[in-house]
Parts: sequence; C-alpha cells; structure tokens
Amino acid sequence: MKFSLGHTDQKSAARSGVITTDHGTIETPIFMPVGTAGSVKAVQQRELENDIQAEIILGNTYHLYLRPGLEILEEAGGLHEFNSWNRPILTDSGGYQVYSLSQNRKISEEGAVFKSHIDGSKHMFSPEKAIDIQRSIGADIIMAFDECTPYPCDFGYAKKSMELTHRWLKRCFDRFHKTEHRYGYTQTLFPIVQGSTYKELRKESAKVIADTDSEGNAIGGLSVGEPHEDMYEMTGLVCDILPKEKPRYLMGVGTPSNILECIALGVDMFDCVMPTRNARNGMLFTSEGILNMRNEKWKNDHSPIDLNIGGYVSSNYSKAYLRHLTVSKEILGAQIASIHNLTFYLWLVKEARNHINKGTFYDWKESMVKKLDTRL
RNA sequence: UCCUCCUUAGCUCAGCUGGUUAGAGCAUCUGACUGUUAAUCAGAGGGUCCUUGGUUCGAGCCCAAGAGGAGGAG
Repeated sequence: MKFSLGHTDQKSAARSGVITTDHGTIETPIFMPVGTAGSVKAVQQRELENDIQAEIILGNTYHLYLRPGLEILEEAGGLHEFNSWNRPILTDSGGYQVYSLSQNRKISEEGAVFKSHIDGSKHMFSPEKAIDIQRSIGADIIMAFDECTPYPCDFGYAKKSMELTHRWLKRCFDRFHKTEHRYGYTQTLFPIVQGSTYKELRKESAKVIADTDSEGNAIGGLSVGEPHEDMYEMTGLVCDILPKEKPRYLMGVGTPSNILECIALGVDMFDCVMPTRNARNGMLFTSEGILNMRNEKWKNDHSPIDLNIGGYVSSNYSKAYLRHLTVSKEILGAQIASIHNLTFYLWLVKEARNHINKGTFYDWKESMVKKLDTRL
C-alpha cells in the first residue's frame, strides 16, 4: 500500500490524498460502505461500483469466519473473488464485536472467547487468530485486534484496556510479519488508537501507534455514545500525533456532519453502518438535511429524493414513491434508500476532496454542516 | 315464516361465575439507530362494547324488543 498526500487545507487540518493498493486506488478523504458479511446490505456490487462509486468496502472478520467460514472463502480464492468485488477491501478484526457482543464474550490476556450469535458455539479470537483469518479473507487493509471500550468507561478500565490493546497489537504485528498474503495481493495492517475519552490515554496510545511501522493508522473506541464534542476533541488530539504521511482512519464514524468535522481534524478514511442501516429503517440523508421517509408529509411529494448529488436513484425516484415502498415494507424501498444514502455519503466526501484541492474546504464545511443536521 | 349463531379500536379478534381507567395483533402516526447480533427497536393516538329499554349498588357480560350479518329448516 502507498499513500501520497495531496493538498492540505489552510484553515484546518483537512487534506486530500491517494491510497494505492493492489486492487486499485482510493482518493481520500473517503467513506467506506460497510459490508459486514461480504455484502453491503441491500446493495449489489455493480450498484456500488456504477451508481454509488464506492472505492473500497468493508468486511468483518468475526462474521465471515462464522459464515460462510474460511474454507469456503479460501476455496473461492479470497473475499474479492467470492463476492465479485475487485476493488479494495478492508476487514475489521472482530475488535468491534468485543464491544457489541459484550453479553456473549469473555476477555483475557490471550484474547476473547465469543459465543456465536448464530448457534451459540464458542470461538476463541486472539490477535494471532484475527490476523490468520484476515489473511484467509484476503482484504487489502486488515485491522489489528483491539478492545473497543464502551462509553462511559472509568479511567482505570480504559487504561487497562488500552494497554491490553497495545500488547495485542505487538502480537498482531508479529503474526503479520511471520505470515504471507495468500492470493497474490499484498496486505497491510493498521493499528488502532484506543483510550476512551481520556486525553492523556489518547495521547499515550497515539504515540504508541505512531511509533509502529504501519502504513496507515486507525482511531477506534469513538462514536460509541459519547458527546460529539468529546469525539472531536479526541480525534483532533490523536490526529496531531499520528504521522502526516500515513492515512488516518476513524472507525465507525459517522453522521454526515461528523465526517466533515473530522475531515477538518485530519481524518482520511471513514466507515459507518448509518447510511445503510438507517436506510433500511426509513431514514434518508440528503444534501438538504435528514428526512424520515415514513413521515406523512412525503405522501404527496413527487419531487426526486435529491437532485444535487447526481446518481440515477437519487434523481429519478420520488419521495412519494419511496415513502410508499418504505411504508409497504417493499424490499425495493430498502434498496433505493441504501443506494441513495451511500451515493450521498460518497458525494459528500468527494465534494470535501474537491474543496480541499481548491482551497475552499473550511468555509464550505461550515455552511454544509448546518444544512446536514436539519430535519426536513 | 321459523330456528341457531354473531355484532367490542381502521381491520381481525380476546375479554373468566357481572366488579378499578375495556385489551392484543395488524394498520396509522412519531422517534431512535455511528469499526451491523438490526428490512430492527421503542413510543403515541385511536372505543356510543349495534340501538333502545330493563334487572342490579354496579352491565361489554344477565333479560326484552329492535337493527344489521352468517348459517340452517320449510
């Protein structure tokens, strides 16, 4: 993997750049649609490529390991072959499941024991295992196995957890360096900053991560329920410490305005389930603001979903039609809403990139943020 | 013409030997959702209990008449 920095904004830490992987290039800042189980829910790969113009998507170690399982993925020749997506893929390590499946797991120095949410069976995830699985999946960017702490989290636990994540990180790198990519495409491992909402822990963690020989770095443990100001403060703090010449990935973020604010703080990569999950639940993000498609007020609104962002789906289907599909629980409603929301997210980061390159990012961001959080 | 059964929320229906403010599912409306255990979850509104009269301290429930519906007999 290679990262070359483009322009940097004068009034903020925002920057543009290009990531080069064996599966193609990614222009940053970028939003990465989440495809947990090898599928961006309700969206086909050709729609991701043609309509949404996604440049990289996510997969999830825990979910793919449980289903379909590594044997099938290896048989297929890796996830790219299996799901017919031949652009870059990033896999999360299962670290987030340490948080989200907290009812069904136990953490020790060795790793985490999970009870499968599918059949209740027990599985051990260690840093080594997380790397091995991600070698089998074959993503271009793979993630260190970490513990994502909940919010709120007391200082003592946050510190202990961060230190464990750091020890796990060393084991991840050891395993990563001792193993090879499987399918002829190189892989790169991103370490993850933790430290909850404590400045001194975040600084400490960021220094540890900055000192690794990684090709890119991630910030985890945010957007788990903390106030936005905390999220921005931690992100800004960490970005100042992480090296400029490596891409910065803020995991799990976020709302459209979260993304613009964090681009301003120096983040290059984002992923979030929000555009897809909320789409399936009837919520649309548009260039004018947020709307709930179930609301009665769209019943007779025959105007297109969003004319400002381009794309077939957003400029052809009307709000009234999408409301009808949503209220009727037609599958097509979930598909249209998902494609629209992702098209919008990709449009948003592309606009950000263009404004960074033109030197007009900060003022544009300030005016956009107000609009994006408006409830229509 | 007679007999039997039915009538409770927009719809389909619960509602005990009569006893607080009549419930459910669906539908409607509204909200939540941030490295997906989620096409999910939560909340709200909505009633002439067919009508009228009676019995009773008290009736969705018992009695009478009527209205509407379903089935059966002739």
